[in-house]
Amino acid sequence: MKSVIMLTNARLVHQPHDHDRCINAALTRAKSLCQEKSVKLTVTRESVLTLLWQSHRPLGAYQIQDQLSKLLAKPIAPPTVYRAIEFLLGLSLIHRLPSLNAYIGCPFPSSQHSNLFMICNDCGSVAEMADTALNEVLQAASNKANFVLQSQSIELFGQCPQCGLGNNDDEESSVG
Amino acid sequence: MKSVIMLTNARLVHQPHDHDRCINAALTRAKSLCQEKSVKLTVTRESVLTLLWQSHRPLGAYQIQDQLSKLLAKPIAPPTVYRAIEFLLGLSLIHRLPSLNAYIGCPFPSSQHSNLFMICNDCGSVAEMADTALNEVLQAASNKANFVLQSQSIELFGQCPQCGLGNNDDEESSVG
DNA sequence: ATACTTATGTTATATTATAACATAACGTTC
DNA sequence: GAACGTTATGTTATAATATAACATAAGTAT
Repeated sequence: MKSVIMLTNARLVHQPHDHDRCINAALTRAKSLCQEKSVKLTVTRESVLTLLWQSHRPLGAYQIQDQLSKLLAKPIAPPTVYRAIEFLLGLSLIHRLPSLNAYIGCPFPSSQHSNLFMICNDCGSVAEMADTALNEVLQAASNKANFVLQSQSIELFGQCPQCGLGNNDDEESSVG
Repeated sequence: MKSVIMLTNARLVHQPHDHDRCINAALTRAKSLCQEKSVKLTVTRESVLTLLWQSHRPLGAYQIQDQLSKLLAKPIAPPTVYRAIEFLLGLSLIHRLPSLNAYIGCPFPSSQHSNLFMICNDCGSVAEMADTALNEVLQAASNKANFVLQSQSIELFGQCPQCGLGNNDDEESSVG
């Protein structure tokens, strides 16, 4: 029996918490990573990262555009947004959720991990989880098919614990 | 130890085979499913399904539009394509690959299964696999997070066996 | 035939993403 | 500190994906 390591922000995402700590921690990580890699976390890039950490819900590129324009108090065009996204994706500071065409801050960018996301169909919150057992199963499946696994996208859809409480019908459960 | 059932078309996809049999089998399944459900597999819908089975590579909506226009010898507008896609998705006769914005025929629509796709970064071929071990791991991960799992999208990217042969650099390996 | 339902045609437009080129900001070298 | 190279951003236009809204046609039942 191999040891199973499961790394997740699920509990944090799915219940009320001091969210400023999430944002600050993310920014601190980003700054040190950029220093380490000798790349620049410019105002634009840092702003986008901050926006993506304002909640545990993903944002689309044009939502980012709106909010960034307000934050920087000047009009921002799509390419600027996509460039910042590209930069942050490259450092694994954020992730893209393909089925939502949306982006979200990554809670543990420094760890090599498979990206499993649990997306709440009710409130839209997204938790991330890294699970060695999952990796092993995916590797085994790939091996069986003689497929050389290089990367992956794993999205789970359902109901988060907060929205499941007492079977309530509240579609607006606030998270993050 | 639970029994592991793995259902896949990986071998078929990744090597030369009599592809007409794939297409015919898919059409036969589709027809009987539609009869069973008392819905109509119209010419448009059947044509889209056939196109999606012409190869084991996914097609985008506008690729379908092009090919459908030629096949039916009349101009086809996007809504027609998307309606057919919606219909076929509803019956699980095809799948959407979110990271590619593309669609592909499903090799085993009658079985309840999780959709794991192995997408070749070199030749673009896509194999599907249903794996009970994977389902169990995903269910366990969801349980741990108190997440009620409802559906999922699992995409693996890498190199298919055909493209891996002898480390060749052939990006155009023909499949299907 | 009539009304009812389902499918498709048609036009317009929303949403997501990128190409191409211009300008600005920054750092290095002489 | 001026000239240069590099990186980041601004700007304009457009590509690619998807849907809304309404009109017409085709099939079905009474």
